[in-house]
Amino acid sequence: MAIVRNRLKSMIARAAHSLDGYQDLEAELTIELDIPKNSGHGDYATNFAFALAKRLKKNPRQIASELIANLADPDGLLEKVEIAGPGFVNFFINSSAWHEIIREVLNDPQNYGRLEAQGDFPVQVEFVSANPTGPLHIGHGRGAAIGDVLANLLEARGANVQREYYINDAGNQMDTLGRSLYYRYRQELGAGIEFPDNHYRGGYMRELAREFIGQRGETFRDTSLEEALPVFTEYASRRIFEGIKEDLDVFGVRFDNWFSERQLHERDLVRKTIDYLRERGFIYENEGALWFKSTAFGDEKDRVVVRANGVSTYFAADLAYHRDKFERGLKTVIDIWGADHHGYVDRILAGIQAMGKNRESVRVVLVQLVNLLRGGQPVAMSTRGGEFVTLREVVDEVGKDATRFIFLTRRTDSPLDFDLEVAKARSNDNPVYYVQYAHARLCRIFEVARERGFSFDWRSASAQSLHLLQVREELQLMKLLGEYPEVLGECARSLEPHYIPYYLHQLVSLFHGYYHDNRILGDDDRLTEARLCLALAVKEVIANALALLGVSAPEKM
RNA sequence: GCGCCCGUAGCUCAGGUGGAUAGAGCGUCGGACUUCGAAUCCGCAGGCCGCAGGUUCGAAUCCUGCCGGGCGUACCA
Repeated sequence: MAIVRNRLKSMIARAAHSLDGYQDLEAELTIELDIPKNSGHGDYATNFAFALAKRLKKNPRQIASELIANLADPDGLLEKVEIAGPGFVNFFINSSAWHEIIREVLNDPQNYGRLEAQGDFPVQVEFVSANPTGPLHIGHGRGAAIGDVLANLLEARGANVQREYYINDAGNQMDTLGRSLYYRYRQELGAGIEFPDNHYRGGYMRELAREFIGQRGETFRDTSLEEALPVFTEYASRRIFEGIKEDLDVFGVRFDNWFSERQLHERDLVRKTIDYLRERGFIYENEGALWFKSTAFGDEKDRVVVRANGVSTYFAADLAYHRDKFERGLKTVIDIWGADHHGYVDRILAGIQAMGKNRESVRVVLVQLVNLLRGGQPVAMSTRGGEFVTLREVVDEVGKDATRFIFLTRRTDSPLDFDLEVAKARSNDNPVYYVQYAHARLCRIFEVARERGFSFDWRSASAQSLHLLQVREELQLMKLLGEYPEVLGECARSLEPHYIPYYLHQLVSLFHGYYHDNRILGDDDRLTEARLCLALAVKEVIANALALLGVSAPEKM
């Protein structure tokens, strides 16, 4: 990619090669190019001389000056190079170099910043995976947004991504769910019975009971719990799961695969996985239970996989599940979990290592919890407790775009206060509208240009007029457009999407200021052409980034 | 008790492997529309980066110890 930053980086690398002793260090040192806050320090700066100085036992300034002396710049990329402070090297780029970024963007706008698909490199992102015992809440929504965007991002960076939802449709919680519906059903039919503790008492269970009566009538009025339970369990889990799918759909989240925990048991994979681990020497018996020796891989204690009563644990199923993922040929598995599961990370990593996989083949992203507020007051959140705000209600009230954008503007491991009144009432000042407004504004410019009969084709226009872009904000915009691939790369490396919203804000802010001070459609046709090229590139990158975030890019608003 | 995460402007949050004068939004206050969209722009104010040590040319960032908050510490899922 002919991006200024990369060209500069390889220039420095070549220069470094002729330094004494660099050959031994090349593998362990990477050249970092920083964009200085102070423009007096150049377009790019590097602290590379410091890193070398430590290893070569020489003065950083000395190394910096040798580095500069070795720089070869046949294309005239650099206008000026300086040594500053104790050994920074500051690079000033020739303004003509920025123009090629526009062509780079416009040549293939949808794919700008993306990488070619890397052939056979299947990666799975598993996310949400909420139990089908109640509607999705706001915390699931955060995980959904992050998982969805990480999947988009990895795909954009060349991975072959599969999105999967793991359905915990087994275990005694399913019985609890069925009983909850059964009791609500009886109550709705007038039976004066108590609703037991530790069951799902949310309003949705009452609705489900009424719906069930509408479908099946009073058939089960006098049926015993034991006899009726399978019907009620099946009905409740199916209907709740359908609701979850619908809520995700409304939130713009799609999955390639829905993986049922129950099928693990039906295919006998849980038992087979335990046998497999036993053959490898990681299973032992103690006090009537079967244990997995997770301490062999750094977990703080061993974990039970089959209880003394003969029933396997949730963890055992999860081991089987992860084994199955690799059986399916996945190279890397990314699990997105709520931060309240962090105690679980070590044991699952121990599990996959016991299966002969390396630790890096599973990456766990912990998403911190969401504190839902309304006007500064906490809103209670508990599935069994009953009253809580669902994801669907939040999306209906705040809007999909704003909800996603708020989730995606924080680091995943940072707790998030989500205030409904703030997200909604100040909607005009919401950062997502700031970005969308810029996009709509840009669309309008092209509409006006058409109305005025101004014909514009970026390919011919760019060749003859881009050199006219010399205003400071224009140079800054082009430079920032050039950073976009870097931003995507950082997101994909760190599995942190929040750099994208921050980048968008920066880009859009620069554009709004530029727009305010300069006319894009002016008297000089050549200059107008040039500015339209720039405007088009900005618009395309905004749309490109919003698409990755799953946020719409409206033409009008 | 032990383990993990977090303490940055009044509020909500950014600050890749240590880098130059710590940033943004909101909020406060004051300015800018006969022009391509004012859902915008410009400016002012706001900080012992939880506290105390340490490592070094250099620390919000790394190490140690405190203080304060969240979560986890099941033969639950």
